[in-house]
Amino acid sequence: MSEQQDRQAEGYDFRAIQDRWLPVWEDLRPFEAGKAGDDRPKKYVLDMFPYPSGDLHMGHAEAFCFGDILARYWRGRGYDVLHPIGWDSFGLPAENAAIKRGVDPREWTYANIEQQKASFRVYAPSFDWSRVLHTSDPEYYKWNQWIFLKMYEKGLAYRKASWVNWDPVDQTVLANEQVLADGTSERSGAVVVKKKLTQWYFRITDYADRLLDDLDQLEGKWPTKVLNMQRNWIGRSRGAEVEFEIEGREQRVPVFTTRPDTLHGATFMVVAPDSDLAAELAAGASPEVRMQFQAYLEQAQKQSEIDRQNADREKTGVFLDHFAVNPVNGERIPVWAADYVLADYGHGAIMAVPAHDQRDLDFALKFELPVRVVLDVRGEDGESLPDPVESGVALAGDGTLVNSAELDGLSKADAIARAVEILEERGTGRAATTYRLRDWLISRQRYWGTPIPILHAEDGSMQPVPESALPVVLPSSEGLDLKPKGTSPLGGATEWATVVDPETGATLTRDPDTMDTFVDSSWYYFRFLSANDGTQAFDPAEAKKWAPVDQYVGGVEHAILHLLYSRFITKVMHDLGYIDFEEPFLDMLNQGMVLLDGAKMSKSKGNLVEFASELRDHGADALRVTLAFAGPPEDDIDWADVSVQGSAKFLARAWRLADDVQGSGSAPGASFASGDAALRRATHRLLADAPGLVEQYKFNVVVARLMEQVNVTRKAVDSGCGAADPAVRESVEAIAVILSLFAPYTAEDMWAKLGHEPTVALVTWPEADPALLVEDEITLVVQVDGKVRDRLTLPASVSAEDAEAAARASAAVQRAVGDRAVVNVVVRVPKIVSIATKPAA
RNA sequence: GCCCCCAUAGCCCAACCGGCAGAGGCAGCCGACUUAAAAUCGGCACAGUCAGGGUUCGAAUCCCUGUGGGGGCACCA
Repeated sequence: MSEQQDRQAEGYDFRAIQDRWLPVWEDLRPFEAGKAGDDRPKKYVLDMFPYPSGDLHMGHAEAFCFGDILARYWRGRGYDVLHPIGWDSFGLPAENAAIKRGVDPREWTYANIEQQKASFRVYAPSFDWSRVLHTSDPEYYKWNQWIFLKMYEKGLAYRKASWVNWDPVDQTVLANEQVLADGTSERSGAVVVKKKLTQWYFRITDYADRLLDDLDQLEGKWPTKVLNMQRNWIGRSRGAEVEFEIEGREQRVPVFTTRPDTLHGATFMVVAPDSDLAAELAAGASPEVRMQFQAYLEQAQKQSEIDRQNADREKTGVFLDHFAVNPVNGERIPVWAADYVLADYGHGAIMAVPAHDQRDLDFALKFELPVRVVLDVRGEDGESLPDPVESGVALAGDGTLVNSAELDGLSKADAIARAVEILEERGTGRAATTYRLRDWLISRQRYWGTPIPILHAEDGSMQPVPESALPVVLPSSEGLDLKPKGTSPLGGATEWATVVDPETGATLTRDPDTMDTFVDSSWYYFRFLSANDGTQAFDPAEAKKWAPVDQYVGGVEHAILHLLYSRFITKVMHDLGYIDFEEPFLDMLNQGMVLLDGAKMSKSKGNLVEFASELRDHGADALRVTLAFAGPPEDDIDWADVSVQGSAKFLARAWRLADDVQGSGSAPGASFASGDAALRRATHRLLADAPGLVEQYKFNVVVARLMEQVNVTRKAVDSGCGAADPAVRESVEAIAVILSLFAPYTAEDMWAKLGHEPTVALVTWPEADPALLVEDEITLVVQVDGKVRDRLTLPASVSAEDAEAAARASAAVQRAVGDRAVVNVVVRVPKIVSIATKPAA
């Protein structure tokens, strides 16, 4: 057998390496956190838990790769790291699969979980498998119900009748957050319609200010994009509430405006057609107006959300035959109903200032209502802008108040402040804030979710299920009609739904709805702390030890939904006294998507890269290195741009170095001090730079640095100091330790070849030696008028004076300066000397 | 309409507080090994940083304007 073949036979074989180490790790269980007596500092690294719809896909591979890099990194830095895994296993896909294929949602769900667990086993993220949870287990959702009861006690869970988003395909209501900007359901893609229903809500709007203001604490720690999205979503808007009298009506009508400065320009009022006020005013109008209003209301409700949101749409409305009185000037203004005013924002009514609001102007021009300019707005040329009636453009800018009595002459900002004062003095208004955010609608008319722990009596009264009776266990799906029909399948489980009150003997009925699955995921990071505790949702002492989550990793698709709900529930837990912090996730990494040929992968488009086949063909390590190396983790990865073969080649190169060291007779534990100085410097630069790079999520750069280190070490082995040199061992050990973040199998095998015991995952990183980071010589660049003219090799300790003298002495520099006069010399040792000149006098 | 992010070799991407545009990879080319190929190894070449203006001794980096791309919010008063 030739040496060549011999080598090949012993070559890098990822399958053999995986098979070698998997059983060893499963035996060692190295990633169980919080063992007794472990007093290392703590880190809680969490990946957003997966939904079990089939096997893992490339998106999972990416997200869990990044989370695992960070978990393994902090272990290497000497931390006790909690890195748990669980499944977000309630939800519609299970139910839809059940309907389509006639299987039990429970069976379908748990079979998928088993498949994902098996894939994770090979992919080998460093999970603590002793804390696994599934939100569809009664042991978990019991605590959803407990949270619901706590919130019910505090008045944070309530029921109301309202116009809700209705998904006609899934036949259930949706939260606002689940309706996309185009008016379709994020789940089914159906066009969402409005329905008036009585539903359960969580009062998240009570927390709007805190949810918004606390985002400031996350600045620089969360992606700006996510902070921005949350701010937009909460949509705080400050202004004033102004009360208008309506002739013939006892109570005054409040409206919200951000522009109380323009009160004198309010020439009509508009109410939302689907508001109670509109119905009341129409009822008191002439039969003719009543009929017009009825027709208008019906037509408005038929509009789809998409049509409604089209801003170019022509304004419509009907006069309600009533007049309001402007509180600042006593003027009578007509009251209209128009669908450009929304019933559920502010008070469902506005004061219309057509001169200074484009929507009001459009309406006024269409229905020939008066327009009064109250703010003199100037253009760039200093001239007053043309009259809105002429131009059709409302004057939205800043200016000086006119036609506004006591406000005349004030600027916009001053007038806003003064107007609020005046309103407050007269008792007809006050400063006010409104939000875009609405309360969180949590009931769903579907089966596969957490039953709402409420009992209904025949007289319509409600009582909570006592805590001692939890969990309210979801009944078997057998015999239930799961098909979407607009009412909850649980209503059909008569035996389950009927309860006899032990005290009164009265017959009670269980609430047939289940909770939005975002309730499940809004607190799961607490449950991991006490996953096996049957007596409480989580142990506050464990929370004190581990929480909040130090590092969260997940997709930006949850930027609003899951993250907002989680922040809300965390604040509620804080207010209930269970925890002493208010933000659940201190740092967050949002990974990009894995694309193929520029498009999102999907089976229907036929551009699918299968996780399972990639894992089989290339192994976990090559896959993980490819994902980490593809670019910044936040960016999308196009699978067409990357090379898994290239990653495998790199891993084989790294592995062969360990093989060479093993073959050289080098033994572990010896001093590195006598090793090759140049290689040692390279190794220590890597050790010095890698932590900062990982902490800045520059995983691609760390992999590049590892490649570089492998390259220089290869050179040292082949044409330098040779494999037996201590510096080579030092370098390869450093490579193995850092590589273990990205390629745990290969690194473990290298570690063993270097003569160490498993596992490299628990090895504390070697410290960089500062003495090896200083160079003796530096290259000083000399610029003349911004152009590089010479490079000088000088001692690293060179003084500014000596550097300048050397620069001036350079022949190349003197040539560049010529007979021009030197006007400025900037010296920045040890980097650069910059000489500025001007023509000789 | 309002707000946010991005733009560097053919491609994916580096470049610290403003200081030599290149770390790494893919693809390409040349060479070694091989009967040959693959694998492996060695080497080479490639842009002046989207455009225009400004600040500065010095700009990929800071500021302004524009173009292109991506994202969030939107008849929200």
